Amino acid sequence: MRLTKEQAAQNREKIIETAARVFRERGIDGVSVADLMKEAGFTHGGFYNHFASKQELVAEASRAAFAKSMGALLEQTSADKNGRQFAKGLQAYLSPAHRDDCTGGCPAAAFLGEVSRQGCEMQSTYAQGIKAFLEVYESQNAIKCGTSCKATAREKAIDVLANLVGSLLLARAVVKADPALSDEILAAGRRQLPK
Amino acid sequence: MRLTKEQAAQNREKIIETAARVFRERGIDGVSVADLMKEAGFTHGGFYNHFASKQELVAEASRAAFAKSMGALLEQTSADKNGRQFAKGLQAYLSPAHRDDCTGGCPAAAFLGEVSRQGCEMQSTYAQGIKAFLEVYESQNAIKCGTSCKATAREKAIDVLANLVGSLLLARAVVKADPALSDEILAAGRRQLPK
DNA sequence: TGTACATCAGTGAACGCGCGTTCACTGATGTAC
DNA sequence: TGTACATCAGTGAACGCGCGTTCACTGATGTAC
Repeated sequence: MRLTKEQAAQNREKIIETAARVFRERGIDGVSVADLMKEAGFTHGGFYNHFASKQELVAEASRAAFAKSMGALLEQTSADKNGRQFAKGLQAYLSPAHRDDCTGGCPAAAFLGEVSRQGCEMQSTYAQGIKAFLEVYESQNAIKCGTSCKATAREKAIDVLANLVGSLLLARAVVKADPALSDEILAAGRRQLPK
Repeated sequence: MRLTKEQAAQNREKIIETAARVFRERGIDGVSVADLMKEAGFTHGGFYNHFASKQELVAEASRAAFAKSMGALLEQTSADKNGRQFAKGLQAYLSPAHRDDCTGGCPAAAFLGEVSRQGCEMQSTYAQGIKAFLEVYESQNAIKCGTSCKATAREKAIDVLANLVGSLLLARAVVKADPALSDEILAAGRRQLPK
């Protein structure tokens, strides 16, 4: 049953992509290696041909999730002269749709509660993901502010990030017990976003 | 070995208090029933004399954690005519000390990542805890704003809460991989708080 | 008040289960000659 | 180019372990008479 090198590499990517999706959806501890491999279309035994441990996959999967999100963000901002598209993206972040769909959602939000109990490789991936977002946001904001207010642009970026993940996770946390409160939290967060 | 009713009730409280502490510190899934009972000074077998399941204890423990936090908050605000003490409390929330000590820390922050995967009883305890905080904050803010701006006082309360939990959790998430970034996040969050 | 019995909190061994991980095996691919 | 053998991705049974939970047992407490 030996496969082409190419095929094997493709299968590895398939596992990582599946993990990036289901880890966000059901949590890292909420998905077993066997579950994951089944969802990717394999039996569980082959897992260790690709990864030394579950922890190694966690690191790869979070890297992939951040890379994909960052790619989408950069694509959006590059074709965006006046920051209009970027502002729309921020509004969409705090939409009921993003709240209800964790699968393809923001990895910074999805992993926020678990990251401190994961390995240090994933922790550093997470920190780098946060940093990358802040830098994109700063450069985007510089269009409006000019170069003079670099310190405050940075601070503004952090404020927006905290508002985004805080509002989204609070909204997700209470949505089953109190949907009205959940919507209210999202609306309040949206109104606080830069126009 | 049968104990006094009183003693048995005390032991039950001991288990709940211990759970409220260690669940916040190491996460709900990170603490087994055996670990917990040992930490409370018992053997694990007796657990089911007090609770029908771990999930039932989770509900009790989160209730206790929220009640204690709310009690401390109310005590602080009742003896606080000009809101000075309350503002100081907010600053302390985003201090490195609170970041580094999850044990007695804010339950809304500690359980934020896990609540959506817990039972519905705990989810409703969580939502009620959030609501209670918002109401205290609103009434506290009314001192400054007057009664005319009720809608905006509510919105302001939500904004502050999202900023608090968002900044605290982001700071906790990156503190091992990038302590400087962690401090920066806390400082930015603090500067955004009402004076 | 004293006696006899039921109750029940705590103990620690044991249960079934699912987890991460390992293993012997298969058979097509890659490689050396 | 053709042949012989080593490699290795995938399979599915199995391992050891820790989990939540159950159980028989103990013995002091609570209760009925």
